[in-house]
Amino acid sequence: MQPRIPVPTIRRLPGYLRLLREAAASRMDFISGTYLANELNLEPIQVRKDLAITGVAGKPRTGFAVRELINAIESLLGWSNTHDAFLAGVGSLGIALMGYGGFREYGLEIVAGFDIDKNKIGKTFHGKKVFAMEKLADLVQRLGICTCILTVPASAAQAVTDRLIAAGIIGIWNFTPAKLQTPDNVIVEKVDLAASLAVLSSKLQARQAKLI
Amino acid sequence: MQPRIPVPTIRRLPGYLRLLREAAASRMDFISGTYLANELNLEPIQVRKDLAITGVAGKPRTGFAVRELINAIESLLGWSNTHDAFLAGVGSLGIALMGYGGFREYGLEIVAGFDIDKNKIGKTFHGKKVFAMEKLADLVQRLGICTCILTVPASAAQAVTDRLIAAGIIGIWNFTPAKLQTPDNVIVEKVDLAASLAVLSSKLQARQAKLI
DNA sequence: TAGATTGTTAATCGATTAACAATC
DNA sequence: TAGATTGTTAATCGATTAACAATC
Repeated sequence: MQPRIPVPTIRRLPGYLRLLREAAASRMDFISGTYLANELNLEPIQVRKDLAITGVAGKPRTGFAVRELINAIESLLGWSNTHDAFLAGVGSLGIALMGYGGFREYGLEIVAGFDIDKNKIGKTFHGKKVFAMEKLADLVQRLGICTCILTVPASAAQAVTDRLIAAGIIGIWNFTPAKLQTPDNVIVEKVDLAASLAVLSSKLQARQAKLI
Repeated sequence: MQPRIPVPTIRRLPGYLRLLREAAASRMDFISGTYLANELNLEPIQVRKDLAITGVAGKPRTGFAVRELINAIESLLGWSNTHDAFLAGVGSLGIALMGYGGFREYGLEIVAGFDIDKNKIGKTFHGKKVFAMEKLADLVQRLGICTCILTVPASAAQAVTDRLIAAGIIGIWNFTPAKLQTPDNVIVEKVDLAASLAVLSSKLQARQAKLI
């Protein structure tokens, strides 16, 4: 069992991974923590601490083996091979996410959408088909899916979540403003746009106040 | 000058605000920190500490005056009246955000989009017109806009950011994976989807590993 | 009055940062 | 060898949590 990894460290790993992949693409074999820190505006010591949790040992004066570090981070995050995911709620945000190919770099591939709207069911967006919510449990089973992106209206979020869990989904990426009630064995990660906007606007607000 | 507010506190304020607005809508005059804590799965002491920074005093046994607390949080966040914002990069995510009316509750209203694609310029999405990037500086001036949502491809993010800043934008809500280089007086808040997905997938990964 | 809730002060916890030895 | 970089141990910092008095 690994010593548990701090969430702030987990959140910085994709940044390192992006630079490491760029380095690999330009055939660099080694990369230093100092370089990573510069690129990401972090302290070198923080980068070293973060990388230490991967278990990869660096070479003094040389840095870290790029390929080895990529593998270690990918396996830590579970990004070594792509995982298929469903998406519930094919509204404008849902369609946008279905069209965003970039998640593949993060080990995620949206394979189908689900909705209750008869006008959407059967249609295809960005090459991905939309099914009725009733089909969910069966398809989760058949395709062995365990992750679902939630982009339904806030008012429907809890009800749909209950259905996802009943169907066997254990990982939910929640794009709604709703605080979901779920059992302990289900993992929910919320993309909290309101929180993010609050940070931006409060800083702008503080700045304006200072100028007056 | 206020004692500076911890970012984690700022991030929780919108959650309180949502519940307070619901309470106001159902004509409740007072609300207790205990209730807020229950609804949001937080510790009561944390809610009290957070609310303390608003400067609003609660009444023992009664709680906090709903209307007073709403006003205090809104003014802290700069959400008292809606601020107009531009959006740069009218791709699928950009269009989705232009169609999302929910930002109005967070004091943000997208008033126009900008793009370099001739096929998009002049068009209207969700009632919002798309302009050529060349028009940006002039419109920022004329409409007194200071915030821009950034939804361009990662490869264009830095170049577009430079243009935004040159045009007078001082607040950037960055939806791209790029780490932006900006002067100190510009405020950037990043919606880091990769970081969020890393947290979800690493937890799922750890869970699978434990089961084996 | 009794008791729920607020608010303050102190303790704890965890992440970041500093200092410095080890290494190639 | 000299010096850049890693890695470990300790110090600092800031947020969360605990304890408890104050209040209505």
